Amino acid sequence: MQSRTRSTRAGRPRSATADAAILAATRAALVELGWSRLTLGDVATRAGVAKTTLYRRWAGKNELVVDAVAELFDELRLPDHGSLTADIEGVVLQFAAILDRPEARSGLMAVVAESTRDEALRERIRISIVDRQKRLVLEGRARAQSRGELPPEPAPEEAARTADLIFDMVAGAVVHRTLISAEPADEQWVRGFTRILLTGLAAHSPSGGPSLLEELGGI
Amino acid sequence: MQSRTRSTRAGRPRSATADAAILAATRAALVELGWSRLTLGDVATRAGVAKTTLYRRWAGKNELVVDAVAELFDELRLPDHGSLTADIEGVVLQFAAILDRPEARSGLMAVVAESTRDEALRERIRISIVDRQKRLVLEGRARAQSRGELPPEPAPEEAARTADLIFDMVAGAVVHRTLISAEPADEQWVRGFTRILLTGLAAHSPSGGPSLLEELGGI
DNA sequence: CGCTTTCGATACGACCCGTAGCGTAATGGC
DNA sequence: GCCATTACGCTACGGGTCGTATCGAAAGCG
Repeated sequence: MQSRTRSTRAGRPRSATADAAILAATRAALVELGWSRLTLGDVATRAGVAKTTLYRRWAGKNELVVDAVAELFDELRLPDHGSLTADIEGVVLQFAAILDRPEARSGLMAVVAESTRDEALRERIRISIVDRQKRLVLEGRARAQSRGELPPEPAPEEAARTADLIFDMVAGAVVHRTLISAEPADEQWVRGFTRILLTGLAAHSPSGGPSLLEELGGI
Repeated sequence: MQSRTRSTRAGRPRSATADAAILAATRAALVELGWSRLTLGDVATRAGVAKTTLYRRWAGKNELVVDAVAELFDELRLPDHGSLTADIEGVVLQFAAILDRPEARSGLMAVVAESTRDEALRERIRISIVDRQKRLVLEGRARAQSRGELPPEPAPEEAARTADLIFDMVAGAVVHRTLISAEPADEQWVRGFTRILLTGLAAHSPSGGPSLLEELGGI
């Protein structure tokens, strides 16, 4: 058995500062060079470590960049601004701020592209990046339900589906806006997005007039 | 002046079939190898063309893959199913079907990642891929307005902003669902998405009960 | 038949990859 | 303090891809 705690086995321990230096160097290289021109040899030089050290800890470029980018999402928090609308706007603006950084822009999409042909990499992305964001949706909904802003969950299975759906709508819209449309997700955009997400497209009338919502009741 | 039509200048014309063969070979290589392992030398061999020919027509891997992937979106059409709900569901399912193909999955995200550091590439993607999709939003809204399902446009500037917003919400949600969440955008998902997009999150009550929408009137 | 441009083929230096080997440094067990 | 064990820095290496240059042959135009 591995009764003796595995982390304290014999031998020289791995340098904790090296990990941080490598990940920081990876982000710096992403900013200057982008994904395709980034080389592991260059990252090792920037971090002040040998190339072999890098290969001992990460299987390759993909895994390294995932970990380097994942740290950017650590600061993501769900604020409590008193209303569902304000909470959504707050977290979306935080997410947009992260995606505004060049190391996130080029790194995130690149590893997602690679993950389409690599199941293990997809898992890694899901655990270290996606799931952290998804938890915010669950927290936000629970908070809104306790405020009475959202109806209580009908069935547990249906609730899970809806949470996934909302997550894809929120994160997808921000990612698409900033990376594909390549325009800023500023406050004006976020307000419009939150409005449509909450009240729907059919009800969207800036002058506040009555909508034609009733025609869409039964689908 | 270049009065004589530029396409018929003297000399041997470029093989039209070579273009098609190269783009098809690029898609085949994307399916088998993905983005990172795809090499231009391999594409040239598959297409039965010299490597130099490939470099004469495309500046590099990025531009080649953009053109190869763009052809996949040519089949995208806005169906007329009689209602806004059905039209959205139809076009979203088409979009999801394209993103289900492996050559689109790995190719599209990869060029988007590269485009974050290349303004010219971003323009190329916008013209040959994004704008074609965005036109469907404008068509769909105009059709829905003529049916009376959506209120008429308030101001031209506001209308353009809303169209861009809806586009990012629709395309972003599908892309995020299929590529990042890595789950299929099937009919059930599309129905739920369209429902929330049209009627809003606050009104989303499967049993049809009244929503708490009125609390969200003024933001 | 000339002129022009493209095509196929080959060759080339440059760069990066991922790994192996080796001597050294740092820790835990005894 | 000594030893086994593991991590580290450094160097070197074969293999692969890149992007370009060069050259003769091929295909249209007038």
